[in-house]
Amino acid sequence: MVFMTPRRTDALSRERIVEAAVRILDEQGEGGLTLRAVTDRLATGRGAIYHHVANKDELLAAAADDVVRLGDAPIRELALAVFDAIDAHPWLGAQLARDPAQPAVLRIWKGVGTQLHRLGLTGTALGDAGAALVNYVLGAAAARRAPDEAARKDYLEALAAQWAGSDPDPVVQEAAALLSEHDDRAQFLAGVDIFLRGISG
Amino acid sequence: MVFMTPRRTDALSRERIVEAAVRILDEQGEGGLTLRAVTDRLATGRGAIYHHVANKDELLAAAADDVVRLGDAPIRELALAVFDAIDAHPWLGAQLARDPAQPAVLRIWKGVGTQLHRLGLTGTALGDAGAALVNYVLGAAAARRAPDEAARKDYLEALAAQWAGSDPDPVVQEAAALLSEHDDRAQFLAGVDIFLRGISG
DNA sequence: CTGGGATTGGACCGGCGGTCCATTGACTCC
DNA sequence: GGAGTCAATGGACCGCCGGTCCAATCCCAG
Repeated sequence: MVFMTPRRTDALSRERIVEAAVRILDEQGEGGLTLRAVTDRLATGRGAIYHHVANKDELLAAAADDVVRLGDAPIRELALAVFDAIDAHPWLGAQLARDPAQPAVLRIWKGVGTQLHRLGLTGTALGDAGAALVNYVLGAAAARRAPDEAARKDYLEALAAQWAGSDPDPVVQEAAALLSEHDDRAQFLAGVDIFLRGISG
Repeated sequence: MVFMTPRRTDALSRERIVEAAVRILDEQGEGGLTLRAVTDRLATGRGAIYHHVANKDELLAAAADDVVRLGDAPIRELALAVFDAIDAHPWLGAQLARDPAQPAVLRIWKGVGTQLHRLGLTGTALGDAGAALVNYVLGAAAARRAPDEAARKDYLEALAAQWAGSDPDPVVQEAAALLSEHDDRAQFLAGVDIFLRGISG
């Protein structure tokens, strides 16, 4: 090479790379995150990235970890915090479901376990209840990944139609109709309450 | 081309393509399923595939649908059927979590809704309870995607260590220790029972 | 027998994640 | 202050992927 670009003054760092990744994910969704997009945004080459991040999977995990912020609020608030994080970053649901061993999921586990322990659970009961709640939250997270509002509505309508078509019972019909107009957040919280009743009963 | 291979006697069909995809997934996991692998196994070219299947996503959804078989057993057995299907086809968990609108998930929804309705639930209560259970089952499904036994053990040990390290309380320590030695299937069923208690209570 | 529509399959394309390595600039040591 | 060292840089390159295209071929209706 005849002429090399002089070393940048704004040094690359894992932090800046993760920050750029989060911005790209927020703006363009999961599909928009390519290492080329990241390096373009940081105005650098691809090789440089790999001195700070092992690979794309690790970058995704780091982005999710960067975005999941949990205090030590009680269990319902904890669950809602996860829900709201996914609401703010739609790509997060898919990412949390992708790998159960990533740091962000580990932090959710720890928070849930701690809160359940404060509720008096121990031993196997604590393990079972923790797994149930974490799995519920992550399942709900994954389900919320609807790309856009129209697609989500299509999905719910298809579901309602199939369900309704299978049983002429007016009660089933009513339930199917309700599907299209429910509030995700309220329904999520209702699920948490079902769970809480289940462990206290 | 001077000489074209004569038309195959064993005609290509969507069924045969899906069957090949399931076999490849079972043998080599998610990463092993490429359209090239499918066409190689079927001894055909790639273009032919697209006369029967729209794209890879649809093929994956069809494979999942092919493998999820649910009778109309009561709710606990229904949940266990999903669990066992994932046990038999480890790639299934990830696939079910990938797209909430795919046929396989629709069928799970329908089964859960039907059974809950038989338990006497209607209206919003039915919707909330159904969503809670389906989300739990799919969350548990996604979490079971551990590639091999060793990796899964590493994960559980890391989780136990983090959790234990955060609180010297002997009860927490005990719960952390339990993590490494629990039975997935029993724990899954315990989670179902928690939700069922919460629903009926 | 023949024409035309459906099927086949291989060449091709753009883009991806990841690797490699010559070049560079910033520190260290004297 | 000068020289040597070494991590950081970034662009060329690789193999592979999903998907498209279309000439060649077969099957069937008339």
